[in-house]
Amino acid sequence: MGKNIVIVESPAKAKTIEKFLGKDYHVVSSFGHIRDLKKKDISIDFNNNYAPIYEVPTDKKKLVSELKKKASEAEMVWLASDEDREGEAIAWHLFEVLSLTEDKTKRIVFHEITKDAIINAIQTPRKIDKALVDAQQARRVLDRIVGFELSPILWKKIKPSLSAGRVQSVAVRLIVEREREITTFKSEANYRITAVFITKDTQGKTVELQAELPKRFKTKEEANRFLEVCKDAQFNIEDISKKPSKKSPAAPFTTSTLQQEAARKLGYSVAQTMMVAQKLYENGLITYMRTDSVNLSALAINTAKAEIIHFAGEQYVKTRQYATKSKGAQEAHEAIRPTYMNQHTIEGNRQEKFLYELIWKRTIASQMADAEIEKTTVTIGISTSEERFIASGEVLTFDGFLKVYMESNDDEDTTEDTKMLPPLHVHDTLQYKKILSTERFTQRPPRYTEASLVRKLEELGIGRPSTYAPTISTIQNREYVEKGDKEGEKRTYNLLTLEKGTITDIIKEEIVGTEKSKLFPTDIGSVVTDFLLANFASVVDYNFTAKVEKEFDIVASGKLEWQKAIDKFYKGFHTLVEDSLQNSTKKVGERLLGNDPTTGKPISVKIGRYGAIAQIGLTTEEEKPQFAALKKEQSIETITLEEALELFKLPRTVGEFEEKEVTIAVGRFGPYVKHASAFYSIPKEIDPLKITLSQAIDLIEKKREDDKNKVLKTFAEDASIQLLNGRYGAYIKQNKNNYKIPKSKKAEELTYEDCLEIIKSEASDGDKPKKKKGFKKK
DNA sequence: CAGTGAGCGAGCTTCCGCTTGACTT
Repeated sequence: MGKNIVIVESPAKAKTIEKFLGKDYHVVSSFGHIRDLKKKDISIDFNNNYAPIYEVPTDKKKLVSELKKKASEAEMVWLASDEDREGEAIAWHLFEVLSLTEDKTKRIVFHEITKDAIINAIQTPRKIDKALVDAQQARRVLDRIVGFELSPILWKKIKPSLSAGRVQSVAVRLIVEREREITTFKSEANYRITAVFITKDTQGKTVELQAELPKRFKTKEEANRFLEVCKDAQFNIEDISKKPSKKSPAAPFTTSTLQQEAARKLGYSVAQTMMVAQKLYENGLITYMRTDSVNLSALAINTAKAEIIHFAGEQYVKTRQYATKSKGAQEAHEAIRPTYMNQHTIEGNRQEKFLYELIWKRTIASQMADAEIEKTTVTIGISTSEERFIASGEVLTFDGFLKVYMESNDDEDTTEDTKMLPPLHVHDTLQYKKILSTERFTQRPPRYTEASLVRKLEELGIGRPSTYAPTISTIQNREYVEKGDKEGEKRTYNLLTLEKGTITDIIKEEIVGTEKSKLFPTDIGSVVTDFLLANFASVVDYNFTAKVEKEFDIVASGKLEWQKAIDKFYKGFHTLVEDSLQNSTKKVGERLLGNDPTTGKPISVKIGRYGAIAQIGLTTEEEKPQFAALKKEQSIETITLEEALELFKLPRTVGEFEEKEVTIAVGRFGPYVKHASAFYSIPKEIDPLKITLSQAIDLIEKKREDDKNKVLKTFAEDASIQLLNGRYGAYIKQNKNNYKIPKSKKAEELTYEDCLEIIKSEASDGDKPKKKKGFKKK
C-alpha cells in the first residue's frame, strides 16, 4: 500500500496517472459525484437557510466505504477531481464524507494527462476552494427547486409523470417554436437568372462558361423582360479579377462539435457518438470525450507537428492554439484528440474506426497550414442592359489542411460547386447558348436535428458536455419531442428558357422539404411549453441560465453567499408557483373546435391521460362525454372540426362472424378488429373506415394461422407451460411470464422437466428489478 | 406488449451534472 492516495473522477484516468506517479502513489476513482441531494422529496430545508439534505446514493455506498478505508490508511490524500465547479464540489464532498482532515489532504488540479502536468500539479497543491463549491451548491439547489416545484404542477394541470427543468424545458421550447415558425412561414418567389456561354479553350475546342446575374427579379414579368433584352445583345468580358484567399482549419473537437460532425459525416445519433467515444477513451485511444475545451497540450501539438512533417512535409505545418468561443465553458479538460498522433487508424469495429479517424483528421488538420485558393471573378457586360453577369471559379493553389479534413455544414442545398474556368481574356465576346430564369423560393427554417439542437443549447450556454446526450433522450422519453422523417412536398416552379432567340415558358415540378431524423414537437410538448411560457416565462427564457450563471460567478468569487443568491431567485419564483396553483383552471391546453352538427354538443381537443383526445359533450351528472384518440399525424393545434368528427366514426360494427359481432376500433397501437374478445391489428394499407366484413375475417383467420405456427411444443402434464417462437427465437411461456432458453439447450428437445428447471432458475435470479435505467415504461 | 379517457383516493412520478456498469427481453 502506497503512502499516498490520489482520487480522480474517472477510472480510466486513474489507470493512466498511476503509471506517471510511481509506486508511492495509489490512484483511485470516485466515479463522479459521491454524494447528492436526497433522491426523494425536494430535500432542501427552506426553514434553515436552504440547507441541502445530502445523502450517499445506494449504488455509491460500497465505493465510499472502500475509499474511506484507503484514505484512513494513507499518509496523504490528494483530491485530484477536475478543475471546474463540479470537480471542486466532488473534492469537497469527498473531504466531508471520508472525514478527511486539512493536514493530510491536498487539492491538486491538471488540465491534461501528461507526466509534466501531473508532476507539476503535485508540486503546487492548494486548498479546496469553498467559494467555488458554494457556487456548485447554488447551481444544484436551484436546479432541484425548479425541477421539483414545476414538475408537480404539470402533473396536476396536464398529465402525470411529466417533467420540467432549467435545461430540458428550454430544449423543448426551441423545438416547439421552430415548428411554429415553420407553419407560419410564407415562402416568397424570386427569379434567378443563369446563363451558359460558349467560348473556345486554348486548343480551339468549344467549352461552356456558367454565369449568374447577381440581381434577382421579383416578378416573372421582369425576368421575362430581361430575357427579351438579352435576345439581341452582345456579351463581352469587361473584367477578370483574380484574388487569392485562404481557408483555415476548424478547431479540435469538443463534445458538442464532435456530436455535430459525427451526425453529419457518419450519421450517428448523439447518444451513439458518446457510446463509441467512451469506448475509444477506455481503450486509451483518445482523450476525455466530455469537454468544452478546444485546447491541446504542448505534447499533443508537438507530436502532431512531427506527424504532419512525416506524412506531408514541413510546408504543411502550422501549429495553432485555439480559444474557446462558447458561453460558460469551464475547460477542465483538453479538446478531444487521439492519444497518439502517429496512429492514423485503429483496430475495432466499424463505428469505432470511423469515429477515431474523424477525431484524428480533425486534430491533425487543426495544426496544418491554411489552404490557399485563387478566386477568379469574370464580369460579363450586356450591350442592351445595365446588368452584368458574373462567372466565378476557384483554383486550389495549395491544399494545406484540406489534404486530410474538410468540415461539413448543415446547409440543406449545397449546390455551390466551385469549378475551374476556361481561359478567358478581357474584351472577348461570348455567345450565349442559353439563358434561364428559374423561379426560386425563400426557404423556411429547418427543423432541428439532435446535433443542431445541441449546438443551439451550447450557444445559449445551456447544459454541459455530460448532459447533452441525456437531455436529448429525456425530452424524447417524456414524449415532448419525436425524432422522425417527413416526406417532401411537390411544388411547381416556373422556368423561362432563352435559346436560339426564342423564349419558352414551362412549369416544372420539384420535391422540397424532405427531412430525415429531425425533431418534431408533440402535442404534449406544445401544451407544456405554452403553459410554462404563460406562467413561468422567466424560467424558460433563453437567457435564464446565462443570468443565473452570472450570479453563480459572483458566488464563486466569494462576494456573495450562495444562500443569498438562491433567496433572490426563490422569492419571486415561488410566488409564481403559488399563483399558478391557485389559478382554478384544472386542465390546460384545451381547444374548442365547435359544435357537433347532429347533437349540437361542443367538441373539443385536449391532452388526456394517454395523449391527445377529442371529446364530444361535457361531463355532467346525466351522461359521460364521448372520447376518441387523435391520430398520430394530427395535432391539437391544427385539427379541424371535420377531422375530429371523422374520429368518432369508430368504433363501428361491420357484421357477424361465427355468430359473434365483428367491430372495428382504434386503440393505443392503432386500428384493430375485435371479435369474440380477441384483437386483430389492421395493417396500414387498409383504411379502418372502409374495411369490409370479408377483409376483417381474412385478418382473423390469418392471425389464427400465425398463432398456430407460433406454438412449438405443449406439454400434456401442464397446459400453462408452452414453448413458443418469438421475435428473438424460441422461449418458454408460463401464464404471463416469459423465460429465455439457455444457449446450451436446443428448444425442440426440451422436456417438461427441463422447462420447469429453467423457470425455477430464472425466477430466482429475476428478483432484482429488470427495468432498464433511463428508459421508462411505454 | 394491449385495446384506456367519469370520479374517488392511495401512492407514484420530477431536476442537472459528475461518473461507469449490467443488461438485452
